[in-house]
Amino acid sequence: MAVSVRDVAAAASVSVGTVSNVLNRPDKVAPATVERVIAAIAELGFVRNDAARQLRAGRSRSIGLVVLDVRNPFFTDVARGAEDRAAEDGMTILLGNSDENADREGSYLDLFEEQRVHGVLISPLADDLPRLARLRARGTPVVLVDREAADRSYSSVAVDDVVGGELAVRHLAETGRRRIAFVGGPSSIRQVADRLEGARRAVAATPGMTLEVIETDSLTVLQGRAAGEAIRERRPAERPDAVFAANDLLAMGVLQALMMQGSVRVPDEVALIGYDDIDFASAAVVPLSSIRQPASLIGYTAVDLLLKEAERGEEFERQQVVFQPELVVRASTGG
Amino acid sequence: MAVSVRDVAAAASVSVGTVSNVLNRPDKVAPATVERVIAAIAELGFVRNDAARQLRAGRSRSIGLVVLDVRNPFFTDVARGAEDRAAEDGMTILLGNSDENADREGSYLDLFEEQRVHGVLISPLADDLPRLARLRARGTPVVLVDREAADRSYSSVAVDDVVGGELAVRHLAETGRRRIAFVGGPSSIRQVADRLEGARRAVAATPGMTLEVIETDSLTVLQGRAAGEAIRERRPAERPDAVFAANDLLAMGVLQALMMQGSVRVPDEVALIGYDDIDFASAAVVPLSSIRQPASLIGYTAVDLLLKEAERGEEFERQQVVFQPELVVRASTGG
DNA sequence: TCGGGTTACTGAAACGATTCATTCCTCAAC
DNA sequence: GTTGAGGAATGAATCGTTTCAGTAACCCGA
Repeated sequence: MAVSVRDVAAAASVSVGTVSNVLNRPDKVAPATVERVIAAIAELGFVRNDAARQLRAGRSRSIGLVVLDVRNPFFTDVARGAEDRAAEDGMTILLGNSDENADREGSYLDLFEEQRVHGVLISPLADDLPRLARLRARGTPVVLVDREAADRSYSSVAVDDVVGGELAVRHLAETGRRRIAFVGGPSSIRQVADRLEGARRAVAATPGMTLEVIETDSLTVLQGRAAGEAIRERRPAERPDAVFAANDLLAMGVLQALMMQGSVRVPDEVALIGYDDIDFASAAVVPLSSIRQPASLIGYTAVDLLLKEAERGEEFERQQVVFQPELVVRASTGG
Repeated sequence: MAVSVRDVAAAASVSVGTVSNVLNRPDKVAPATVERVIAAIAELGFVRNDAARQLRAGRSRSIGLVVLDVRNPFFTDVARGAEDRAAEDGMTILLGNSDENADREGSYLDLFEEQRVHGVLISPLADDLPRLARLRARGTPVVLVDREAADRSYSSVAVDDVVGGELAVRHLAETGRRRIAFVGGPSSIRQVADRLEGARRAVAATPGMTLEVIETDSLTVLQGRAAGEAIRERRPAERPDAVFAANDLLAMGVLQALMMQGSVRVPDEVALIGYDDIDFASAAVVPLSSIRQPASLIGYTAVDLLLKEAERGEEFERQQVVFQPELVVRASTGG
């Protein structure tokens, strides 16, 4: 049933070593022999068994990537960038979705460890991660994605979320808004905390500006809708005059809730700005202002660092790459 | 460096066979021994090497899934359903994105074949797929996703796209529209062809109704925008009075283009309906009418069939599951 | 005391590709 | 004719887990 190198070797009247050489170093084999082996492979329908290769090699040719939410286009863009870079070196991306859940995150890391992946890219939930340390101890490079490494012990590729938060709220200030609501959570997610911190700084820099925090359980459209409904239910005088949502998914939800029955006009009564600038943002009921991040470049760069670290090992100087976010103004803030 | 069962066995003063039994059939081992082995595992930080397991087992515990577009929320929902069902049996989903490109599709299938995956779930581009046949010949079950198997040789889980297309256009007819434009392509994608076929039937059933086809290169927001711009550029009298887009991504693009500079009002001048009912549809500039499909159920069911076929082998009667689509009316068709 | 059954554990063989020390040839140079 | 260099091919050993035939120890009833 299963065709192995041995069968191919027999069919081509060569040794298994030669078959392996044809597969991996064809230039070391005489052209006529290469041809004969290739013919045998085609005839028998031989396909390499990756498990056997990996076992011998000691590690796989896959890179594990754990994201917070696959349904967030930002992360699929990151994944795409990662895949592109990985493909350049004949590698594959294994995509895991933690759904902002520590257990799921953990089980993906366990899985990746059993698979002896070439390296791990992770957008981690929390800070302390013994599992990451264990991976590293095993010699598996770990690169943090969309998050700057707290200590310098990991390479990381991130966007400055504090600056992004500041950019968003300063823009709201410049367009005359003063009573800001920040919608986002849980604050244990670093991106959320940083964006809020940036918002706080911008608020502090603007006399008379106030900031209210509406905490959510996760960064989804549904949670955004709930937050938006809470705002809509308030008496007009008690509503904020601008909402800064921790990501575009939340912002879309907020927008849906505010617009429902046309009760609250955006941006007239409440301005709204999101974060990530996903494709759908510009197609929203009211096109959404947002903070743009170079998503696929983040993924690309992360794999790049990972492969360098994998190659050079311990001597590789870990790097913290930080990209700068960019304000995109659209109708939802009166652009 | 690498800790193996042999090291664990030595540390716990048992044989490798016993360690394996502790790992796989703990009830066959005396409790005291189990404890000793577990302690050794913890102390040494042993983690199973999946490649070795797979090699021995002959196949992996992963299921390959190839989708047309990861950025389409419909497919991420399918993937999520698949993942849930796979997890119930301790299996993993490997997600591949063909991007509607035959080469990419092929290289994922090759990859999955080298990995000796447990089975393959695929939303295929075209009809003839020698690679699928080869996988099947190897005994790897293949289940078609979001596509009914032409012959009965594959199991499949699909939604009746002809009915869906009919539903969409009949709804347009009932709301008084007559000059329909179908936006979608390439027609080599079965879903596109079927939805168009359904549209044709509804048109044929309605006196005085006409159908125009605006072919696109792919099913993306960008392509939709291009189609929408083409419509916007026409003299009002030559515009269709309704657009049926082959999926929501296209529809969002069309919508963006029509609304640009407020040139064409939706639904007053042109009604618009999409397909898939992705989360973002309800949050669009004008909330989008659409045809809903049970995405995550599709994924769940597909893995279910796949596992059954993997277990029972040849004697398993292949099944073609077909779900029925559902019309969701929103503002873009005057709902 | 002996056979028969059960339970607990052992350790060699197997999975399939890759590696590398070794052998075999051929040809050129002296 | 001998030597040496280098290209081509060989095949046993290896990676780490699981499986399974077999051993050992023990209990029970006759």
